[in-house]
Amino acid sequence: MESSAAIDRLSALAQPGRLDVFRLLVRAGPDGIPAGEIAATLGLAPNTLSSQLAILVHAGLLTSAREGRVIRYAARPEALSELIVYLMDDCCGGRPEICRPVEEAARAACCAPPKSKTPRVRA
Amino acid sequence: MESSAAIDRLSALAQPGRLDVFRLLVRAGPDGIPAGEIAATLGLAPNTLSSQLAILVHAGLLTSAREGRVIRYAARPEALSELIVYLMDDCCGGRPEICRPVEEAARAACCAPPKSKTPRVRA
DNA sequence: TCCATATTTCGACGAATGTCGAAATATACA
DNA sequence: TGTATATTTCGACATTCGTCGAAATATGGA
Repeated sequence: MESSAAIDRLSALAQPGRLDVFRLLVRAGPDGIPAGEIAATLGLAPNTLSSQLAILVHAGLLTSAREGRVIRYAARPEALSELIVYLMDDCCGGRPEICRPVEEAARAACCAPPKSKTPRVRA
Repeated sequence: MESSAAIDRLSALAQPGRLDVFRLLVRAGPDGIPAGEIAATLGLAPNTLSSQLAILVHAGLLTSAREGRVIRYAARPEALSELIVYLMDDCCGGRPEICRPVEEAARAACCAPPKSKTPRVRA
């Protein structure tokens, strides 16, 4: 991954609205959510959300797919993998104990049972 | 981890100079590097670097320790762990195969042998 | 074709951000 | 105490960023 791509990804996430959108879509899974529903859920104006979605897509964090009148957006988990690899590049040089916590965190977060109160969206 | 803390961390990293600083310190390991040496290595003005370092420390990404006239900065790996957990919160809800790649990436990056040409800094 | 719905694009405005020169602070040492 | 080195703080400047209203585009259906 290139430096400028990493910057694009980080700054895309470094904004409250976009971070909320991304996390919502991470929880929603591969099916994603239509733009309008995202806007309603997060209380964002449709045009504002549209710019934010464009930024997230351009950064490679989301995918979009048209379904009739609706456009569904979904998170792209590999975008996070790539970012982590970039940030931890050459991190421990023979001293794995230094960055082991990061690996542990990824494993723990990945397979933790859902904490949300509402049941998962049906496919 | 709180939303505002995540934003602070992401926007701290979402700037070329600061991202370079953080990655340099990740590679340097727990001993860290003095501010002046960071500035020289990355070709940044001392006062500019100083503001950037302050932002990274305030975001919890770096620690600083004075040693005589010098101040050594070091990366804080747990900052990344916490960020990953926050981003992947409730990510796979029963479908671990979805975010497994992220876990794999963390493991691969963590214990990969150093790729840099120059040998690791001696302790 | 005409209309309603979903989403995006455009243009402008205020707020936040990064960089720089100059000055201030902190430490070491003679 | 005085001086040199390391780092930070201050103030100003141009640039970038997020949001909003209004208008445009795309799709589906009558």
